[in-house]
Amino acid sequence: MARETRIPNATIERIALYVKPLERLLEEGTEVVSSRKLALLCRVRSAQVRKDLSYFGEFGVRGVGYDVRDLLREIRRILGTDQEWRLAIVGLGNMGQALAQNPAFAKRCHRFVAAFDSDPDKIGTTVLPGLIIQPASEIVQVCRAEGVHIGLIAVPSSQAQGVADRLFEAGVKAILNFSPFQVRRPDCCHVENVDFTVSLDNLAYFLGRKGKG
Amino acid sequence: MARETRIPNATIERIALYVKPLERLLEEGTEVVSSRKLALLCRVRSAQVRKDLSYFGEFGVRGVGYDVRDLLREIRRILGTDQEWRLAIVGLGNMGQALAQNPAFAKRCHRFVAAFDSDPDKIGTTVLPGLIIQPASEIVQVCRAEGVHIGLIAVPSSQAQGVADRLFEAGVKAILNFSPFQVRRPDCCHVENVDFTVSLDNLAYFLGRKGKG
DNA sequence: GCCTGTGAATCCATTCACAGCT
DNA sequence: AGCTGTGAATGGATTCACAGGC
Repeated sequence: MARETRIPNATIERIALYVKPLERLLEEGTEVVSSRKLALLCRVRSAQVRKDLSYFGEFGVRGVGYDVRDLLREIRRILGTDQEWRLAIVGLGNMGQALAQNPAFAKRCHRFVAAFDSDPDKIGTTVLPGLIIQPASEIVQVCRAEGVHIGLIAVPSSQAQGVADRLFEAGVKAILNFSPFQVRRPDCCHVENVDFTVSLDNLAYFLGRKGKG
Repeated sequence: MARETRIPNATIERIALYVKPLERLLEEGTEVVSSRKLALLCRVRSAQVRKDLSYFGEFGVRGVGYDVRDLLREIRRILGTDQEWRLAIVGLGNMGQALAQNPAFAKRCHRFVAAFDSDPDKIGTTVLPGLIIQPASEIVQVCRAEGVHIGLIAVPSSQAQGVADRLFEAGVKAILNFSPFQVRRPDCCHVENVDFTVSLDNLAYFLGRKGKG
């Protein structure tokens, strides 16, 4: 398929969703899955699954379906979750601590190589085996030295932009921002925001409309 | 403006984003804001801000801009974040505990009226003043009695569908799902998924493409 | 001059529907 | 018969560009 075509953003998001059901199928010993079945598991349409995958190649067999193991491997390769990306986390309050310990990072090949906080009581303490909290003032120096790829921001929104700027300065090109603040970024960098209050507000909106016009 | 027009989903999400910058402006004592300035703060385009707001009415003054206080009130009314919605949370591990204590709910008028877990050690303990953990087996009965509007799911993905089904059975119409599992739902209900690993995978994808074709 | 509100134009994403393979 | 891969059609969302008002 024309590898030149621009790939819809929504396609990448969905492809990331396909992973977990596929892992499940693999565990259950299912070897082949149709777009129809995968779509069912992911709550999307089967044509969507086929179109999404077709952007990256022809992974299926006509008349048969997709090999679960192969498809998983392909998707991981496409997403780049099969290679080691180096992470730094800034802010180790409740949220930051919980994040660092989340198994999602290890399940991919991602690895925390630095942790920062500005609270003197926290500096020097251990978050994970081998991961010691360093002063936020050293973000630029340490991240540059460690070759950090992805920065996680888990600080109050008032500090988010400052932290982001220092990460960019250190050459970090990707940021996962858990603070509810829209950070400015250089064109070459990518920021993903994670803010559950937006979803919450959507629910409230939905409830408010129900039964009305 | 034609209140009949279907409102884009993306518009609701953005309108929820406008709130925080507006609150900030209000605190700073700014009384009027232009679509250009608000767009800048929210990292969107000014035409987008105007179009989004125009779906709900004419809130601005030509040649001047929008009154910050009025606009905030209007947006809160649109989203329904100015009324009390009753919440129940299921699953009080790290994530659930942190969630229940998150100030975002109180800042809106939302109120936790029930909490559930299946761990006997947790049942009977207090999450928030007046909020005591009850056994998960009582979800249907308690949620019905309490008139719960929104259910928060913070259990392992293997239990997510079961919990969701019991919430729906109790008449809960909206679910905020923090487990990485796509739950099935009745047509009349709404589910919002919060899964940061999708954002994380997007970043990995972006990093993998950089510098390539 | 500056700013909103909005139809029209454009851009992007999803879905259809079927040719092609097993 | 069953399923993929995909061009064409449809449906949605964003952006343009300007009329209308301060």
